[in-house]
Amino acid sequence: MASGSAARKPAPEPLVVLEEFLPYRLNVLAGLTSSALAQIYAERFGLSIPAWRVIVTLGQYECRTARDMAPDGVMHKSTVSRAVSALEKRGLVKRRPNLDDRREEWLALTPEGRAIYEAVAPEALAVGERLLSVLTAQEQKTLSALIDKLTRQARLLAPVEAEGDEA
Amino acid sequence: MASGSAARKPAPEPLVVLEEFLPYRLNVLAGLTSSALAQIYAERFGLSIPAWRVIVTLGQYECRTARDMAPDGVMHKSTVSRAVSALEKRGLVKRRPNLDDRREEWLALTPEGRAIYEAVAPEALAVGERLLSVLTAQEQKTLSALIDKLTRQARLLAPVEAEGDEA
DNA sequence: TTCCGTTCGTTGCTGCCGCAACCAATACCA
DNA sequence: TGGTATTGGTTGCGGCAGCAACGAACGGAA
Repeated sequence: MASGSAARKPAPEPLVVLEEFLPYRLNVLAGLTSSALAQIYAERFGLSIPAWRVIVTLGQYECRTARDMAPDGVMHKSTVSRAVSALEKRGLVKRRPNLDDRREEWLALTPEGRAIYEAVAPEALAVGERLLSVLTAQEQKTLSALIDKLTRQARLLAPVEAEGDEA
Repeated sequence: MASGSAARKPAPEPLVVLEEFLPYRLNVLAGLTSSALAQIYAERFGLSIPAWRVIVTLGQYECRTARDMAPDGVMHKSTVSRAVSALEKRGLVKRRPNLDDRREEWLALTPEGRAIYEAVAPEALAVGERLLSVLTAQEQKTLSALIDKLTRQARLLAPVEAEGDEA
């Protein structure tokens, strides 16, 4: 790699060094892990990331759609809607009207859906484990706490669509 | 928020709890910070994230395009290419042929480009600071080290386009 | 020199996401 | 009761990213 050492003039005054900028680094890391996982979801099971999230959520609970799929506003309504209808079309998810509130519908995994869930989940977990394997148990705890703190803070900084304000 | 407590049946056996799954949490965090930043880039300066990255990189150095913009394979070639031509069209970046290797071109910020750089950079940094403000100095160091470890590991797990293999 | 393999960069195509507008059903309030 | 605001969910539209195929230029070997 003895190439192009002349490429980088230090430049007047680097205000921002991208490689040290936290949001950038978070994006890079998240992107790498996402694509590692997406490869499994997509190539082997034909699932998009939103679809994967829907399946996992329905694997934990048997809740209803949208709001429940994206409790905090991650994933847009439309994203969830499309993921669900794709899954329904493939017969992995079944809709059932909620008679108490006919605006919403109950969603559940079909047997086929659950089969896929049980096939994908361990692999996804394995990737997560392999990722975390470079950290000690203590470091993992620390990381978890730091992520939580940052996420809380980020949620304050991001507008999150400003739901339900009037002023 | 006393709504829908009946929504969540515990379900047979939750193999994966999404809210505890590291890749998911990283994605959420990265997404939140990205959109906080993107708002600044986009609304106030009409920059996409790739465009911002190009500008920042050219603000540090005065290097050439593609490979230099995405040293590690973050950002696809095509993404960089389009970002650059958009910036050129707006007169924020100038191309200059490299006579030593006419496949590539030297890129540099125009005065207008640098002006935008100097306007955006502090705001972006401020967002980064506000994010990190919930962490102590020690925690910031720890976080940085953890991110590095994980990123290294993630790069091993991700295919990264498998450049230059033959078998 | 000529030929082949490789690298830098661009562009057409496709799919996905977010926005916003919209429909349907419910909640709130006089 | 009726009217308005709110919420759950769908869909059309525009933009952007990734893939892959291509063109242009370089490097090495005969």
